[in-house]
Amino acid sequence: MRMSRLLLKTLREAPADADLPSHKLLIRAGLVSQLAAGLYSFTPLGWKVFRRLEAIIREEMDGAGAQEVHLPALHPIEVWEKSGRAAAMGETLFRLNDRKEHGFALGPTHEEVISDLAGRTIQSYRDLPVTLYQIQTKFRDEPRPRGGLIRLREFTMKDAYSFDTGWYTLDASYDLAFEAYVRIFQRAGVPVIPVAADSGAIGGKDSQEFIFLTPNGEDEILLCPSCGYAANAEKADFRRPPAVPGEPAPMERIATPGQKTIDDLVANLGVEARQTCKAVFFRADGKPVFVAIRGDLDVNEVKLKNTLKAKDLEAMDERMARAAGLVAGSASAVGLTGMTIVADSSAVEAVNLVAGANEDGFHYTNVNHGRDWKG
RNA sequence: CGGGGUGUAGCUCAGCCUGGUUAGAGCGCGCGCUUUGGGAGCGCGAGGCCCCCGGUUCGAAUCCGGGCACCCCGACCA
Repeated sequence: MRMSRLLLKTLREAPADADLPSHKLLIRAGLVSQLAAGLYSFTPLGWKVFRRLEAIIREEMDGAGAQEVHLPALHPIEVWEKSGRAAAMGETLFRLNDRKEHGFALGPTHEEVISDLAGRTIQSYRDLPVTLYQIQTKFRDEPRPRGGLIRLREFTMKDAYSFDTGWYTLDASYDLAFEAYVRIFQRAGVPVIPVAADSGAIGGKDSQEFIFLTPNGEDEILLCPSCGYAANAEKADFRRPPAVPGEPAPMERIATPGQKTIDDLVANLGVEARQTCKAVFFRADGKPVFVAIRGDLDVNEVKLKNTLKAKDLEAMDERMARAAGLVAGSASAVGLTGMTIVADSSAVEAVNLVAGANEDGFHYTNVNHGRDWKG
């Protein structure tokens, strides 16, 4: 192709809509063009780049013994209802009806469909193991598309699915895939760090993510330079900073007018944040949950969700909190009934914490887990 | 869904507060000339439902109300 014939329009200035460096460059280089939120067209040059990336992925997947398939993007809604993920996906699932008013969905991922295919074609253990993959368009009605190509409503995903005879062979398939991914990123020139991750809605034993470090990312990871431990913050277990040591003292009720946050308590009572007990309220599958954690730490919602084995977890709204008798700003597990109480190990191990008295303007000092509250 | 911001030429923006003749600039685009050993210069030109609907007014890009779209933060992100 002659450059003179190439349809390519570069821009000196990035559109005001572009914020991230990657987004600005993609647009200015003329590789992509936005149609609507989360929907992008690829120009001839952009598409060339896209296809070269696909080629790398195909070569490495094929090299690892995986077989490519092509699956429908349009799914009868039944397969999603049968798996229970129609409800789980909620509004993220793009739904539509055909002319006979039959329900369909645009596939956000393809576990349901590949399971159908595998169930029909794999008839004996002699057919195993087999790894299938696809590079196809997926659709998700994202709550907030953003960052250029970072989070889209229509996007291309490479998805691979292995079918094995047991845990041992599954691990072998997993390792093959892992190595293929490492090579793909190497060849693409993208420096990534594999980290342990939460397996999310798919479930399962192990999960890893390949993280590309950037100031504009969506996740946080923890790395240990000496032992090599690497994990997504959603997954990572870590040692809490030490608590202030001491012997349990008698609990006392004190007036703390207008003091509603950990910072307020620190400023007015002369204690450290790690000597307070933070109260956070959630709604897990519709039921109220109270979480107690040391004041200098924050609740990790993914871990909480996994601990509760909850399908759905969200912050409790004010109305529900009031109805449950919680006093925002002065809440604690002391004397609290009527809901699940979850205690982070930090709050269990710490001694003589400052916690809410469940009455506006009052707190308790010297609160101790086990003696004064449970959870 | 909550908070914030923006919507005027293909792109970046000015004009709007203090309503009033043909709505502007730079870049890009077209044509012509010139130049041609360095992302060129000069001239001419095309291009705008001023996001949409309604209201106020003799008169609205400009004021008021409603809506839509897009971006950012959060929620969420299977």
